[in-house]
Amino acid sequence: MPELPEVETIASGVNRRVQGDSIVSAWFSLYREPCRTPAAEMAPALDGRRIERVRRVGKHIVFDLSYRGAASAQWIVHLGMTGRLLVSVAAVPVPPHTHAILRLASGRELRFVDARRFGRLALHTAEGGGFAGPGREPLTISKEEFAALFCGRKLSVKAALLNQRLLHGIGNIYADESLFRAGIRPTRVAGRLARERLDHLHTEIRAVLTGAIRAGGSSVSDYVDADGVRGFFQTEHRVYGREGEPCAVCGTRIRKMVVAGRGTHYCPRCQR
DNA sequence: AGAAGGACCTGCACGC
DNA sequence: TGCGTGCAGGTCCTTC
Repeated sequence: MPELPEVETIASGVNRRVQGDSIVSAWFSLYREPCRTPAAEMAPALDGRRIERVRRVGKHIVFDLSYRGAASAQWIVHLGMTGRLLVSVAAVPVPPHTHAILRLASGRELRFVDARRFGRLALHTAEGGGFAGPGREPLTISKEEFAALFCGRKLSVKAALLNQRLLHGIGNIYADESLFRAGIRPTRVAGRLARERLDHLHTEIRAVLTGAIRAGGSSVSDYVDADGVRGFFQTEHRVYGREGEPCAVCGTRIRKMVVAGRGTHYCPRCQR
């Protein structure tokens, strides 16, 4: 599942391949189209545009485009659960579940493939500034602003971490891993956590995310290659997906429960 | 308004 | 072997 570290790695991989290239034409599947912006409106806004840069904002991949030297609209890609961006030469067969194809001046194609159809494509126009995402960036937010996000909230801290309008980029895996490292039970009410515990969580979120970006950088780099699809790197999860296994810190069996509608893994001894 | 829960969608791991 | 069932979860929508 692409969360912040995976999206970061994919965005930089795509950027390395298509930066400076130009879009010749765009095609979108009309069958239950994944476009938030109607395809009929999106295609003309992409045609002839130069790709200045591809980068990550939250879990979104942002294509900064220009037209005749001037900045134009941004193309926004959300991978959902199973979305993939492939850069292929046109001769490579188009895989199943391909919902969008951008033909590039270099002769290659940028393909959006998504079996589960949770991914979304959209156009962001320059009005009101560039695309900033729904929430705050976990990697750059200050301790003070982080703590302020949780103030007065009555939902669980796990649900708060998953709420993209507060922090964007954290998903189920890194929420569980961050809470484990911070020693916080996922069911704790967000607004009732002491300031020092929030500071600890702030620190561990950054550590987990930056560590995953470092670990994933090399092995995910082939992800966008037409024939090199490997999936995401295997993160060294301490709790996620380890139900029943002994905690690496205290040996207690890792438990799993449902919090905020999601499978939630935790150590009943380390996390209070 | 904030919080909670279901719907969406498909592939895959199971169990019989 | 083959088929049915349940589970996975990011986000959107509805309900409370």
